[in-house]
Amino acid sequence: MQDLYFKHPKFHVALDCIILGFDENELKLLLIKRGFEPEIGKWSLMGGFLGDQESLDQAARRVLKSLTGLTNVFMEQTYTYGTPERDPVSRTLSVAYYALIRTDLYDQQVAANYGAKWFSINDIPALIFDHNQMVKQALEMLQLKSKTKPIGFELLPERFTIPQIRKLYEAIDRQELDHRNFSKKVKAMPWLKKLDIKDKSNSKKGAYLYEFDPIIYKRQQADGINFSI
Amino acid sequence: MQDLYFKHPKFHVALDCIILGFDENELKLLLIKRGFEPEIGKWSLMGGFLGDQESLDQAARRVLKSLTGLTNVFMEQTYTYGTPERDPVSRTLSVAYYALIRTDLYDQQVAANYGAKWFSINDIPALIFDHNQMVKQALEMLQLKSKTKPIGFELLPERFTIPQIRKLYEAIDRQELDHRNFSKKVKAMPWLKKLDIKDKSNSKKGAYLYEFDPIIYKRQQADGINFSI
DNA sequence: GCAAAAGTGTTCACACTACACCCATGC
DNA sequence: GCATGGGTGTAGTGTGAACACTTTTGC
Repeated sequence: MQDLYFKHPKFHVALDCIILGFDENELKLLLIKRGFEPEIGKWSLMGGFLGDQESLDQAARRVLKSLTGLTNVFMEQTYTYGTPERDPVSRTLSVAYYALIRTDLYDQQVAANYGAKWFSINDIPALIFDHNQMVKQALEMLQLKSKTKPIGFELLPERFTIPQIRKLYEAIDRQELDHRNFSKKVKAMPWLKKLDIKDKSNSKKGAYLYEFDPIIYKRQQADGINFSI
Repeated sequence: MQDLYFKHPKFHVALDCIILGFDENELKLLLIKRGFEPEIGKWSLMGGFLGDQESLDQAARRVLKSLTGLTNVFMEQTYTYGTPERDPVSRTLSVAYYALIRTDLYDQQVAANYGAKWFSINDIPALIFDHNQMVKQALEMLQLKSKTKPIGFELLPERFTIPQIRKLYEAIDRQELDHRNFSKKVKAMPWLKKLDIKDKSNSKKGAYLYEFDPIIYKRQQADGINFSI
């Protein structure tokens, strides 16, 4: 009966990571200069091949770690790409994952070795294969998901100000938000803990710092109160 | 440089279809009795292996057609499953797709040959491998997507009544809806064309039949008016 | 004292909710 | 004539949108 399996073709399987960060009030994408043929020298997502003993999630995390040094990062599968002609060398499926990281934490040294560079998502160069489409779909997924889950905070430092959150959501949604209404909405969230410290890096007056409290968030969620922005 | 590819392992790739229909005011799932080892005789999603020259979408449509005879069906990829141990015979990745079909149109003869049977989604048996999880994720995706895109109509016949649409959304969301408020919402949609015919199969008075007009829907969409329910 | 960003308050309109009643028809 | 499902109307309410002013502080 195993014939039923072994008469079927096998395929290479790759993982590609859409690595997103938030800096200078912009969403940024981490790209590398591809180091091997085909398309050597072109910009590309960080990717890697699936190994024999790995799950897809494990492989994606391995790929992310190899470029950024980061573990324990928010990461989610988006979509699997598999048209026969997408990789000209050998037929390869690619499972795309997006990762949300804090730009201040990643390993700049390793990234430099890969020729990695941050690009504003408003200014993404032509990428190899179908990588541009992968980025597009990942950004759409982020837009959707960020409205109902507090994943945006994965892109901010531990402590952040309300204007910072607003700039982040403005970057994700590509639209300006009224700062008074936004502030009201955010302050109504019981899982945001206001600190007594101000951050003066962006203004003379200074803005209060906040922390996301996952404990309270989980408790509220259990009570059926959901995140919504 | 092709070494970089060929030193990496290859994998079997399968497609599994979550085939959903709407009948007797319930969401239904089409399952087959698995005809080969392992787990022969157990209930299973309809699946198949990816062929050498096919895209994932093409393969999924081939699998769907082989069971139901249907083409031109709404179908979307949901998620790719790839833990090493998910298929005990040979490591196999599976790309899941869900399909929304009209239960009156599918080929009952072919389906019968596969030992296929419709199950209420409230009463799904234990399935092989990780198929129960696939169904769960597909239903969550349907719930999300049906709120912002008019994909629900894919499950209804060409002509349908407003009470029918309501029953459908009640089945998708697993909650009752106020029929007066629902009716108002639906009637505000310019892409629903009211016919002068009544359907009396469910009541003595009869309910007016409606049709979904894709032309008007596309035009409205272009104007930035989106589906929302 | 002024520019620049942060913080707070009010009004208004619309959309969603929760309801109750009449209508048509087969039996 | 009555039970059953289909259709419509209305009042209240709460959320989101639009908008203006004061505060703090570095220069």
